[in-house]
Amino acid sequence: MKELINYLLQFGHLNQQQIDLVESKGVFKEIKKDEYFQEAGRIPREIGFLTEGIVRICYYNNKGDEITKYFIDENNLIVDINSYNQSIPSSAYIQAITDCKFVVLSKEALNDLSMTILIWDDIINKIVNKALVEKVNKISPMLSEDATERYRNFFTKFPTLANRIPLSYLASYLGITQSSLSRIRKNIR
Amino acid sequence: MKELINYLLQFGHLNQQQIDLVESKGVFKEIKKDEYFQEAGRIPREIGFLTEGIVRICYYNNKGDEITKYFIDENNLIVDINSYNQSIPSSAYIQAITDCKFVVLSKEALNDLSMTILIWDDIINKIVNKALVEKVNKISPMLSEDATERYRNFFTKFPTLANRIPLSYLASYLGITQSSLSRIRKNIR
DNA sequence: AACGCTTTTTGCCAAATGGCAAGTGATTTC
DNA sequence: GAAATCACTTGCCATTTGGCAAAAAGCGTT
Repeated sequence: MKELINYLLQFGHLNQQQIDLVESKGVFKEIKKDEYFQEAGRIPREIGFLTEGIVRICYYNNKGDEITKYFIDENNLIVDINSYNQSIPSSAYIQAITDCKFVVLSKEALNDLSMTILIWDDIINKIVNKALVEKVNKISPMLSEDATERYRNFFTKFPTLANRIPLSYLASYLGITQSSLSRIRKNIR
Repeated sequence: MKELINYLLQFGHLNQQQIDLVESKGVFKEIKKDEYFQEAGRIPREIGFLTEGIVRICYYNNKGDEITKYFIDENNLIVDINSYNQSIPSSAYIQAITDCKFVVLSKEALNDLSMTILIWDDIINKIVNKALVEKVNKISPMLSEDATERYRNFFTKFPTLANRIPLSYLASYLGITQSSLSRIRKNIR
């Protein structure tokens, strides 16, 4: 729970009373490897703060291939923000890559916080904004890189992540086949 | 100027007095094809609302290749939001692909508006958020598509854009060489 | 119409990646 | 500890894309 509070405090000030309120709303949740924090087709009704583990966001394209869009690790908020805001079914799965622990805030809890804490919306906005900017900055350069560069850069920027992720997921994140990734890894050594 | 106001009103309500204030701050600006609205290395000091024309965001990667990151057309806000917020030099150029007309709001003007209009920051936040989400949704699927699909989808989704953009820019946006794009176009016909 | 300039297409070949199936190695399960 | 399962690698060949240079097409100017 402390992790969540520290995380929030990076984006705006909260007094002790407000912190207590947030903590009173947070609920612990655990899921096992391969289980889903959220499934495609469902309307997201909660936001999760990941305290332990790694998840991936994935979906199936029109050819039926499973595509890993993104990885998220410890101390980050997890939600399909599009679907959450608009209360529409999510188009993606959020799946645990390792056993995971969360602090969960329900939509009702978040509404309460939004009503009670003046700068709550502002904090959430800043968090979402920052996450989106990071996402763009990660993905955008990849388009102009070849597969070897993409793998190299991923490995350089997220060395700890790279070793905790099955290569099949990493391959689809990098936009290549698993065999290509395997060959690339061989050539780099 | 009306276009800007209509655009803003999509994201929150403004009364007539507030609208007048915004209009009083807006300055018209024109640049010719190939000129820059903003150059890499400079700290952005204004936000532009594009009323006529198309611009591209581009930069040079470490190999010296010119990369087109993004296209923006009429009725959209234009700014390197990272650099603007943090007042750090921008890493990208914003270049006119056609002759362009803008309404420009300076940083000072924006600060005034932020102080005077209570929901101004909220409106800007929503705009930035929406733009970022759109950007992610455009770019992210491209990673798992081959070049032909990327071109086809771009053409389907932005048919008017596609015909106003030099193919060399489009190629680097799609992450392929111009000759590849040319061959793809031939095969599609 | 002719010229110079820019943009786009082609041709040629090399390199990168995909598709499929089989092989290897590790891990789980009973 | 043998069998089954899963994760990763490899081999083979087809397809896609890149790199480079030349050719063709488009465009504005005179």
